[in-house]
Amino acid sequence: MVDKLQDSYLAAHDQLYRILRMRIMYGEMSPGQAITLRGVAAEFGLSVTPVREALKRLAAEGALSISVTGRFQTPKLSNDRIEELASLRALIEVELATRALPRAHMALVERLQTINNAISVAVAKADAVTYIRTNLEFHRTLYLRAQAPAMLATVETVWLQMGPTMRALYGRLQRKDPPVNHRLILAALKAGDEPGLRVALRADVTQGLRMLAQ
Amino acid sequence: MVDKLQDSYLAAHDQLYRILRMRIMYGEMSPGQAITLRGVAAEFGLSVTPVREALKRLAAEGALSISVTGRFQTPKLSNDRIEELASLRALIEVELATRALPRAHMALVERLQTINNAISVAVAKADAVTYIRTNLEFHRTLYLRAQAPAMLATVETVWLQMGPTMRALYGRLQRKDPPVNHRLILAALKAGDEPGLRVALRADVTQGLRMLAQ
DNA sequence: CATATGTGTTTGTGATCACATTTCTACAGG
DNA sequence: CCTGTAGAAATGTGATCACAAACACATATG
Repeated sequence: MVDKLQDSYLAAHDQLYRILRMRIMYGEMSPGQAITLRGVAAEFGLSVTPVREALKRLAAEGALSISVTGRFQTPKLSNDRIEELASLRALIEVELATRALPRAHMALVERLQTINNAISVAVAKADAVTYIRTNLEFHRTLYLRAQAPAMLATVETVWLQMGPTMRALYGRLQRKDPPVNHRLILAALKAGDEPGLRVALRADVTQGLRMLAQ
Repeated sequence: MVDKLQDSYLAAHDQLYRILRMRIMYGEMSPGQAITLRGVAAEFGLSVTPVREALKRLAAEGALSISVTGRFQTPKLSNDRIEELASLRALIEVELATRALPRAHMALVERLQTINNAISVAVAKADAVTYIRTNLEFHRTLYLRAQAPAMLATVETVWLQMGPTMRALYGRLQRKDPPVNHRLILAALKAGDEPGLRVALRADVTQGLRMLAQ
């Protein structure tokens, strides 16, 4: 037990929430993994009170599921649920990208290209966690330009719910190529091509989920 | 202090969450209204522990906002935020209605008509809370047919965030007529007219928010 | 009249405890 | 080898307490 929390101005439960949220969203946990109050409390040197708050908050956002007896675990998503979440991503992210397009200047495109290179590196190294994290960073960087915090927050909770499943998925499909759709997105942004942007984004969000329905 | 909670199989914090959630979603609280742990605890005859859980859960869903010093209050939405949430409603609810359309048989349409009559009664009586509740019941009844629980849950959190503002809005616009768009929705459902359904639904969700931008 | 100042009260936070229930683990019987 | 069962361990829940920070309001000061 090491104190992994800084004694900053943030409350302990809040720091803990952020740490666990990243673990889940970026695929550092597998689906169905159990989490206990006293286990987390021991790991971070806390009592159960702030841990309970952090876990309940994550559960409220769908990042954790609670069994009928109150136990916490990362969600195991059904195929139907995955299809639904992918549709939600497509709906909201297409809208976010559309709103970002008029404000997407060259500096933004360059930053996206830099992130995209990092994604390629992660793919080459078969580093699932880094891949998921940088991929989401690509999307978030674009959507921040949309100036639509509520939409961004909503889509982030969708990412959160898919985190553990994304990890499991990545291991199954073993992708070798850097994301082709990201290049299409960048091209559409440069050209100011809204229809092209929407198509490319929808494809990027939906791909990878097909091999699941098998 | 009366014990408003049944000693059922549900945990106290869970019952409390549901009660407060309904209060907020159905416009029984005004925007900016303060809520305290000990206040709610006293009202329901509980200690602060389960109250904290319920309030934090509501805050995680956007039903309450937390000040920098940790105080709870119902959210006061900016015009930009309202526009965003209305767009989210339109995006997701159009999709839900589209998915429900193939499964919408006569029995469902009749139930929707019954609910619609209740809405008219609430409008005639100028009963804001009943109007909001039955109006959302109309939408929820339709969307349940879509068999898309994740999408429904997402749009319900949007409703939740708009609850207090809806109440304030209703008082400002003083509507006299029963919802015309609901009739268009019902007609499109009967005719199996998907484009018409999408247009009517988008109009229903977006109307009322226009008088806000003034 | 406006603006600090001070003080008592209120508020959220985290730790600790008791309790009921669930889950795990041997061990027995078939 | 499988199954059921008794005891032990682990788990979430809610109450209570101490504490520091924030707040409200009356009073003093310019």
